[in-house]
Amino acid sequence: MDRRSRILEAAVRVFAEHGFHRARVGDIAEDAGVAHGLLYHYFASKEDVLRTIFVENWGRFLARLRAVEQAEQPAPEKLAGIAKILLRTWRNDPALVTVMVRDVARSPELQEQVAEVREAFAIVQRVIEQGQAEGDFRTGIDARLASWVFYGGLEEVLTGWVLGELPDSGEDVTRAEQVAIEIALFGLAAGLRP
Amino acid sequence: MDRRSRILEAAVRVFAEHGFHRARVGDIAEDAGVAHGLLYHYFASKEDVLRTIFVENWGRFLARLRAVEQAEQPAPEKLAGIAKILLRTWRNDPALVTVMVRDVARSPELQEQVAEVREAFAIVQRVIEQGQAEGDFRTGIDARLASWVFYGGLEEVLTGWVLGELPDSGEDVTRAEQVAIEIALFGLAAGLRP
DNA sequence: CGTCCCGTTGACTGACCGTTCAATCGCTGG
DNA sequence: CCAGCGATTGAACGGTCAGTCAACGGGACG
Repeated sequence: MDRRSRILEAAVRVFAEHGFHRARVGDIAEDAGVAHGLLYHYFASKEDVLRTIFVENWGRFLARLRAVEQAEQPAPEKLAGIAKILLRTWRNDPALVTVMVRDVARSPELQEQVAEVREAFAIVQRVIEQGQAEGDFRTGIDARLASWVFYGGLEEVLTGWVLGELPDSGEDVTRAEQVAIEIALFGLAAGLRP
Repeated sequence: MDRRSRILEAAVRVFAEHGFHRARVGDIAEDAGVAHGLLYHYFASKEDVLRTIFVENWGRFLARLRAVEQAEQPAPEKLAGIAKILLRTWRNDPALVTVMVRDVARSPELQEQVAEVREAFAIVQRVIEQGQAEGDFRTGIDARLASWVFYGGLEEVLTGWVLGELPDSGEDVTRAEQVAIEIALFGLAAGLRP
């Protein structure tokens, strides 16, 4: 494991614990076991470290979303797949999710990266449009808005876990997947009658 | 209009423009047209200003939610009412919403205030439980989780407006209300059949 | 063995900005 | 007109850290 990666991983831990603004460059270096000057050999600034964390991980996330989008399956399954990818990230890497949700998602300093976030919404939107075209979802619902509502529901559950406000055992995660998926699929479904 | 309120309003504008961390106390004072020392006559610190903005406005918001909860109407209407309260805030006071969504919602510094946020979720949860008890919503969906998903969907739409990523004319707001409400109500509704 | 050179170190600096406080202002009530 | 007092001012302070840089280490290569 090279130093650069070690610094990034340390930064995720430190940002998760203190938040980006409270975190000191020295803390990151200490956690990584290097002198803090070295950080500036690999990154332009503290903010650049945060940006890198975002870009590299969001890239991986996008790749997984694209894979789901391109699979040959009906839209409802795709949406369920997306929900699972998002929510299961919590168990895999809580610190990373904490940083993404708390420090990246809405930080004014990273608004240049909006384009990359937009791509995720675009994928969800296309999946919803596919569902509408194939008759699984009812038309007349603005797919763009729906994609935001869908994503927001998932992100808020992640936030609940980050803040320690929602239980997050393995079963809890499964239940959360079910609830989010069920609301979204019933919420969008075509051909429902009372 | 007294100085204290003027300072608070200025703070909302300045925080909305730069974000809490980038905003300087001097900027707030200048915007309010007072010396920056005066801020410390009314508030203990810059952070205390943010906390005050949150507490006073969230209190008003909670009062409106409680009013909806206590009205005598079926749960679906109540949920729709809550969605409208939240989303219409954007047109009323975009700067305030910006601060709430961007700087307050997930800031590590305001986590003492979690209790007040929790109350809002509790209200939504009780409304959903009421709907389940009265047969409007299907049982078997965890009402607590559902309240987070519901709230998250709405907050994300607000975020879209804050970031300038979603159109926000009057019609757009109305459409957003419809989409969010429709997804939630179909998503939770009882007695649906394909 | 010498000499590059990349990676690494950590003492140091310098600016920023939240906060303090002594001085002044101006209203109010006697 | 004066005394008292809360409101207001803004110059000065000081603590904190992000970022710099001169020096060092050791591997690679001739």
